[in-house]
Amino acid sequence: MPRQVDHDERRREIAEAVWRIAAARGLEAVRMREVAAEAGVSIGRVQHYFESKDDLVAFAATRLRSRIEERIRRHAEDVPEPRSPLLVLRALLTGLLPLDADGRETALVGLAVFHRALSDRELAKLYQRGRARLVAEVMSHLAAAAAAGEIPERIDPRLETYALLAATDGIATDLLHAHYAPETARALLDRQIDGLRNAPPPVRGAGAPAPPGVAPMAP
Amino acid sequence: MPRQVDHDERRREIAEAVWRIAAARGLEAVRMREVAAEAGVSIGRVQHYFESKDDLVAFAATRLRSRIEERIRRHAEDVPEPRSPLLVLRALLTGLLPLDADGRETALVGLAVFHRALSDRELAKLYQRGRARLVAEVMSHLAAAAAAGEIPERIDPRLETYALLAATDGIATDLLHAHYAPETARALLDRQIDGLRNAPPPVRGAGAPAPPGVAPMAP
DNA sequence: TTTTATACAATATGTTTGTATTGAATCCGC
DNA sequence: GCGGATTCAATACAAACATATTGTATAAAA
Repeated sequence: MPRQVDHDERRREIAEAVWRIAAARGLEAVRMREVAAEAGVSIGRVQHYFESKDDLVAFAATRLRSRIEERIRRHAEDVPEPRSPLLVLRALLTGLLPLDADGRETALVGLAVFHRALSDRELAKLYQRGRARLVAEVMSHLAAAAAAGEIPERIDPRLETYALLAATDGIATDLLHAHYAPETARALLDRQIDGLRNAPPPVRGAGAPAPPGVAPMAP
Repeated sequence: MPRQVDHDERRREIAEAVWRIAAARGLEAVRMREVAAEAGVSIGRVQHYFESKDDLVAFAATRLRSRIEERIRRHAEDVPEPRSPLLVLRALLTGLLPLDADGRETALVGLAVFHRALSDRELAKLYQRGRARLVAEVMSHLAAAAAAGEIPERIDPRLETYALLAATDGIATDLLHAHYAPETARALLDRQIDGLRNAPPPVRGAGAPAPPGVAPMAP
């Protein structure tokens, strides 16, 4: 057997460098040379652990979901007792906002991946899957909140989930550009969640499932 | 005098090609050669009308604002009488959504420009200016709606503006990825606007002006 | 000890890129 | 019809890039 090296660990180290570059200057700025330099290794090493640049970027992108879900979990756990479904939901959504350095990096890489997914079918599939899980989780919290009487029972869970996620996404976007302060972001999120108490009943046809996909960018 | 050629018109033609490529495959896919091919002209011509690629991309990006504002104007004019401030506001926000081919192209280029602005100071300034105008316009409609009694008078106009724009942005983003149907998007927007009727009073400190910019990506 | 697969580093290769250069065609005032 | 500026096509070129190739060190296995 060869020299004892933790293969996965090495790959993760290099992927970290990709993250740092992607967060700082976008996925397009990811160069093999720079990744090597950022990771403090030779370009030969990077090549050894990744067949191609695409392979490297794909691996780094794959880690996005686990990173996001870890952030969500961490935030949810920090909710003090008694934990109402709505409070947990708020923590979850807050976890998606770039309010700290790690969150900012995650959001920046997320944006880059999202953007690239518009013209990369493989990445798009990955992205859709992550999004579906997020939608499902938010919806379940919403249902729990409705059951607990925190919000009206006769809401449209899917529509409200979309509304919450859209708002969170928009706020995150604004934070990346520093359009306003973190406190404003929190206030906006609270305002949105508060709006659930006056949520209207389901609208026929509005909460319909995803349509037969409009082709995003050209292939 | 030289050959009679409408200089600006030529530049605009070439910029159109940039738009088409950027919408289809992102700003990063914009190559001098491809722009020339897409516009059906020689590389030499592209070079003649634009000093550099940066110059070309910057010019194309500059047209974003006018294009967005034109869309907004068009949508606002289509509102049937009697035009209440809230109806006009809804039309304005709807105009920002990628609900038709032109809107989709605008949104895609907008996203590309926005993304690049995160690491391009010049572009960032341009983007900020456009955003400021948008915020001002939405806020004025909100004030008008409050004055007309369509929504509570004691709302926080700036915060509500941010909420509306964030929601619109998030919905637009979801539409680009075809996460749901256009009707759902409209329902979401209506839901958001409806929420204004139950808007809370201003929160101390929340609607504060933009902070001393957190540095976006590294320079 | 010899073998063999791994783990790299160093360098070569060929493509893609923006841009510089060169020169020809066009049109206007004269 | 001549001169000179404008327009723009063709091509050349250097830099940047991903990747292929080659060589060497290491350490477990035989």
